[in-house]
Amino acid sequence: MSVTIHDVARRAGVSIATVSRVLNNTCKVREDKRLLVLEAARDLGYSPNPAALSLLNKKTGALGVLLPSVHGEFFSELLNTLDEAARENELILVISTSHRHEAEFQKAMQFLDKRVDGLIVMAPELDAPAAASILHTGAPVVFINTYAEGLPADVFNFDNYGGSRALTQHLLDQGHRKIALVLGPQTAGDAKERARGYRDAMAAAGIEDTDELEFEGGYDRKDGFVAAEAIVASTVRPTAILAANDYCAMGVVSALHTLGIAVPDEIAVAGFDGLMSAKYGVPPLTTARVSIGEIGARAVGRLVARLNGELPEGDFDHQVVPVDLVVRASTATPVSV
Amino acid sequence: MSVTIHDVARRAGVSIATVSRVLNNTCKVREDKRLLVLEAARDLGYSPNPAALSLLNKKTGALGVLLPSVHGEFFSELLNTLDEAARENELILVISTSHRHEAEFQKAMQFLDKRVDGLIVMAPELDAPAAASILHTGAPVVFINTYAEGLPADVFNFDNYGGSRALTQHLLDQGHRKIALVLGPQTAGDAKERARGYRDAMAAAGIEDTDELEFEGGYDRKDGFVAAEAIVASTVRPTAILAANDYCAMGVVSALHTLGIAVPDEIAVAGFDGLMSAKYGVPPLTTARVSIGEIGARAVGRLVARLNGELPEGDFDHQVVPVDLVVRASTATPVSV
DNA sequence: CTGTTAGCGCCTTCAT
DNA sequence: ATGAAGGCGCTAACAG
Repeated sequence: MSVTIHDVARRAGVSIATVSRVLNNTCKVREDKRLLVLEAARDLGYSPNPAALSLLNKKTGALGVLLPSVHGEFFSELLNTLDEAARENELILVISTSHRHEAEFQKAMQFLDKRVDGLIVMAPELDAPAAASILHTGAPVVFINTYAEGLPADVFNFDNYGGSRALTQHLLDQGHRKIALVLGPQTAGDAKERARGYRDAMAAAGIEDTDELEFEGGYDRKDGFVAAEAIVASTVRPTAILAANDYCAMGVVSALHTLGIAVPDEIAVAGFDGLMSAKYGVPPLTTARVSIGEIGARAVGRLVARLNGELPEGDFDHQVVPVDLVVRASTATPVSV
Repeated sequence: MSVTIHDVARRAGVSIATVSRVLNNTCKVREDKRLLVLEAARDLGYSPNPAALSLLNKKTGALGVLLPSVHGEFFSELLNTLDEAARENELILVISTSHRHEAEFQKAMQFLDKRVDGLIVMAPELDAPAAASILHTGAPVVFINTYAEGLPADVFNFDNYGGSRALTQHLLDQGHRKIALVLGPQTAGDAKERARGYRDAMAAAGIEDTDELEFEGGYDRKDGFVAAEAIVASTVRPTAILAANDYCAMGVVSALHTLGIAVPDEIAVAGFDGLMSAKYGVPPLTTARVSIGEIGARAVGRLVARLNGELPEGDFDHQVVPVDLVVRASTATPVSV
């Protein structure tokens, strides 16, 4: 059994109330007793029982993190950031992953709701109504990379539209006109935004109809691989491919390599996310870098502020975190016109 | 305020004890009252307060996971697995990352100890004495990929030695003799084991002295990049490079590509871990695949069994999880003798 | 079968 | 300044 406040009190020869007061600096205690208590606590290695505290304060000291399936570098970086930010605030991180559907999110949120003080939720696959329906929690929620505007929660999103538009524009500036797009999962808001950015950039360049240039894909390497095969087999002969994200782009590059098509000389390729994998790819990959660290830190900061009562109720924020265009060798060769 | 057992009792017109009995199926309750309670609980959306339960049972329903810095796919896959296994057992996962030194692990473990029922710790950088010193916890611990034999804890490791030896042997079989090794962080037990496997395989092939073939490196892409530059600049002209892990190998390949050296035609490259990144690399990377899923599932299973009292005290297990040699294009070309 | 009660460990009035 | 006592939400033993 663990050492309790009673043990400390007995050893110090005082009451538990005194121990509590000393350890929390809650009010004056005679110096000699104070020292006695401190010594006893140290000797016994006492630390208060979190469950008891939690029962009393209605605070768990924990932050919940709900994610879709966590594959790859993006998520490890996100968790790293969140963990760091949480630790700075003496909060622990409780994670729950692999949620794809509204029902799974619902269940996980209900389960976590009572065990955490606040929730960080990344649910790109959920639209605003679905997100609203999972929002029946006691704990405040911050959505990340989730299109949940108008909900009673803070929402921090990457500029998926702007990043995609910038990438497309970069490709156009290189002289490309036939730019194929590998779509992300169109159930996901971020993927839809990226597609929209691409289409708007193309339209602004006078290319209104991109139907033939758009190919089904996804966020995994395999998706990019398959899409690239389809693109090559199709009648369109694009000079550039904009992939749904970096992993997808890596699959595209892998397929092109297998097919003996040179990147970027025959086909330029660009990704999205700015992973380290993109930097060290062969060839290094042009991409739009999202600042995972920044969005994570903002989310935790916001949650902590709300928990501390520093934010007025009903004051919800909706921020767009900018992304950076990073040009590398995979799009380095301009098209000879 | 949250709905408590009293609310349910009042609404159902029974005592709180009856509610508890119904909800836990702990003993017989008259059918009509049972239904009343069930209905009231459902209407109110009641679920017991975890903190109260925890205070009573001395169980938190949580598993703690302590990791070194979590970068990349390896960790996201591990967390995925652990989360899945935890959820099957109705446990939540509490994670704490970025621990590099004994002191950091120590602190994190003390902090988590009271909040979780069991701990999964991956601390490759810690030797057995250091691991022993952090082991002053009330909760049972399972070490993963940590060289902590002889400690009062279960230890599940990958066969780092065997995998590395198999990779080296594969390279030797391809006709390579000058096989350079990029070392992992030699403070880490797994990296030391991999180096040992390499040396033993080389020695068995009659190459006793590998000093000149070994280069400082690390587990990140940058480490591989820098090491490859050093290797190329050195007087040894290896025909193959065995990297500390897949990320390191990707850095090596990236550097060789930058230097205009063809892989595998001029230099073959192999990694370790079996990440998806290796599969989709250009060229696809030969590697030794570790089964993260298996080690994660085993760890959780062992912890759960111990928490359920199914394991005799003091019965600690030390298992080595085998790794699979995966041969791909990066080592496909035999050396012409 | 069911209601009452005693804690689990802690903080916070309320007395002293 | 300090000790005693109540109660956070819940389960388990104890009465009825």
